[in-house]
Amino acid sequence: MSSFDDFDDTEAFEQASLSARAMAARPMPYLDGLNPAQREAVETLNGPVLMLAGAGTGKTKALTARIVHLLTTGSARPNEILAVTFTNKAAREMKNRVGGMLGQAIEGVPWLGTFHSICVKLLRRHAELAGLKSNFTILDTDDQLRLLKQLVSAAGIDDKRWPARQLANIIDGWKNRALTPGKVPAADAGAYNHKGVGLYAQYQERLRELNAVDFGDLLLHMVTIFQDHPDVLQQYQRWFRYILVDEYQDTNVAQYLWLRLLASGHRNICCVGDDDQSIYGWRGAEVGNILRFEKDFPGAHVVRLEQNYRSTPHILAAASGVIDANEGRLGKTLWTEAQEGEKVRLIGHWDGEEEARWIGEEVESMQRGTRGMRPFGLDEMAILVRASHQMRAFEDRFLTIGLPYRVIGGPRFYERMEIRDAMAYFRLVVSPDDDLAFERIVNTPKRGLGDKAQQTIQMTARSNGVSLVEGAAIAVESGLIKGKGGNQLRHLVESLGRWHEMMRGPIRAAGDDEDAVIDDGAEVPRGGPRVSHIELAEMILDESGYTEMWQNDKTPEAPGRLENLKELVKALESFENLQGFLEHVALIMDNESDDAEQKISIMTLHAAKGLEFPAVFLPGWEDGLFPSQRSMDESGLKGLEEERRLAYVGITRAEEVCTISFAANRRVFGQWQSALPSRFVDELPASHVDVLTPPGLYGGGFGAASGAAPGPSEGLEAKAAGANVYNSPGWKRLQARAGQRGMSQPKETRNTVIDLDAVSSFTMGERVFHQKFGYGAIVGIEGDKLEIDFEKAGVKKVVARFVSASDDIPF
DNA sequence: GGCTCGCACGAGGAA
DNA sequence: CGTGCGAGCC
Repeated sequence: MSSFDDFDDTEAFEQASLSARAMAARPMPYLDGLNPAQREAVETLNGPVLMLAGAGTGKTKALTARIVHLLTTGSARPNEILAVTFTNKAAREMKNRVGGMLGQAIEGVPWLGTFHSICVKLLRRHAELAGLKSNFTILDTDDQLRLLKQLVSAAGIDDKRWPARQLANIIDGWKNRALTPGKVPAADAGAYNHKGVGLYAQYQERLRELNAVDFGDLLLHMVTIFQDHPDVLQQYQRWFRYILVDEYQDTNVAQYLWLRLLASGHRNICCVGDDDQSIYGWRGAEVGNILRFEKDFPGAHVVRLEQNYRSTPHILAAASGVIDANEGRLGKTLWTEAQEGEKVRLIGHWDGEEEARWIGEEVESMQRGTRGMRPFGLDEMAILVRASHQMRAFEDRFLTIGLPYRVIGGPRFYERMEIRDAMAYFRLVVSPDDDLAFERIVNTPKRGLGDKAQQTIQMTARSNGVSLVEGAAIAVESGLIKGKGGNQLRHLVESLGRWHEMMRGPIRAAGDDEDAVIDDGAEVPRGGPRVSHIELAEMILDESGYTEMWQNDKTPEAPGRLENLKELVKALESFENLQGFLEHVALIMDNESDDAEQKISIMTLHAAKGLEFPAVFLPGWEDGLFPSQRSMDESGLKGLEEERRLAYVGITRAEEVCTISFAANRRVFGQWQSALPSRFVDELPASHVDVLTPPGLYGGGFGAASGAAPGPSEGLEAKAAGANVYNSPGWKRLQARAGQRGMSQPKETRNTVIDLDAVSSFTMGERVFHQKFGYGAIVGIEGDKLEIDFEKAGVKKVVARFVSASDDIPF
């Protein structure tokens, strides 16, 4: 019996039918839509292949066609194919497309998933070789950090001078390079005040005790196992006869070694990537891996995909112009048959707030069709920023004008406090010896169990050699923890036990094999009301007092958190039990909201990789912000080149319209600071750029009347600085061009549409609630805009439809 | 033990 | 300007 068959639950492969062999003689319609280069990449099945795929050149299409081709020609059975991606989204898309292209069901499932998800599967099969049990837990960054903090303080290190966060980064770095504590090179011995390596060893030991791994371990353990157990490696070399890797330029050393070990026998490995889109150096990715491919795999077949199906010639030319400044590229020349279209648009602003205001207005204009362009829907537009803190300006502005937006990849759903708390409860119910989960929730909600009580629990558990839950039980029984806290702790321990029993209780599906141990759960009521895992989850959240805690919380976030908890419970529906859910969540961290309303997307450039939009805004192109000063300080030219690739990624996300902007002044840490336009602005080829000169910036009074520009004195100061801003050669050049063509068209004036319902439903002084700003009182009404004095956020103007009457009576 | 206040420090990106 | 943490008070 092969356990490969249960590897994935994708619907596309669910109905088993024809064998691969039976399809061998079938037609291959999927080849018809391919251009010659793609076709070459698809049909070269044996030996190493490097597919250099520029942005928008149809690499996913080629990759999926290759999988289909392997199956159709009978070269491989599904489970002999290993296809690795970086994100779950990419994996999902590939699965769907393979399913669609195949047009018929196949027997078995390819190993298609992220590095991490595949490694989890492998590691669970061989856990004992890493000193683990196969039901190990996967810690996320938060757990990891808490564990490290404990070790750091136990070692008597001043975590002010040596933050645990820093140690976490160092350890991650070692793991990315596939270095176990014993293999850390002497050159790194000084790391973290000469204690880094020792703490790393302790950390690994502690993880083993907890039967846990962190993200880095998933690969590190597998590489170590492959290296130390040739028999295991050979087994997988035989199984995975064809290997495909997406985004190869993003692989780190550990991933590279893992792939090379697996491929070293048959060498049937096809790596797809684009050195120009390598933007993850900071988390250990080595561009060198892709640059070195032909050396690593002599005789490799290199295919370049250069025909772009996404962007207009102007956009491609602008992107090429920027990326040309990088050294040591493999080199590709993108071309397209698309129509000329708009030039890349460039605009400077006085400050960051004006930039947000302009983009807001431009988005609204573009919805209606402006400057001779077709109308764009909100779903067709995106704002891509360098750093997530840039998002706030847009969120604030869009909330004010009532422009619907969605933030992609913000704080992820499963990283939110309330979700992590709830998950900790679930984890504890599933595995009562999950000490980290226990620590997280012993005193959440407040149970009067502070440091002292928690220390007592730790001591008791340690001296009895048991888990924290059991330690807590002993501590209560032996009277070490008394009073209110003691009672509450007893109640918690009892509840955990009760939930645990309910979970193991009879949840039977039709025809399941019942070798479960009913007998040792004596008080489980047989034949009593059956409790589904969903009901159980609700029960846990209710009886623990966790839901109540947020119901009593009056902060503006509380309602949202309760919403999230509801969503969490809803998410359980697609799983059979809590265990399955927890396993899934540890690795799937994406936050897809599938609401139907049209919204403009806001995300970081990193999050935008692999996506495309008809219209893209790229704000904040200022030296220091983009390219990021920190990146340049830390990694010098290498860092700058990575930033430049990021710029390239940004521009190439655009299909039809790309708008780049920068601001002369920006608030940073609450202080106004002036900045020069990004050097990347100078690198944009002038003939493909259209400079939109805002009338307000150079002598006009536009915009002076509105909103919160810097005060007069700050303004003057900034203006003086601003004079330099436009002295850079590139800017002068661009401005001269703008002059020749005449100033751009004056901004159109618009009347705000007044929503009568909204106007009538609020009165002065009324207490209201706003999703983002919380509670406040109305101090002004103006059309559909309300001026509200928020308790936490101060006075803001907000669109009425984002405000609801508060039923909460103050005092 | 919990809460509030004030201070110091900090914003790069993520499975 | 925001958060996170420690001190000091209830």
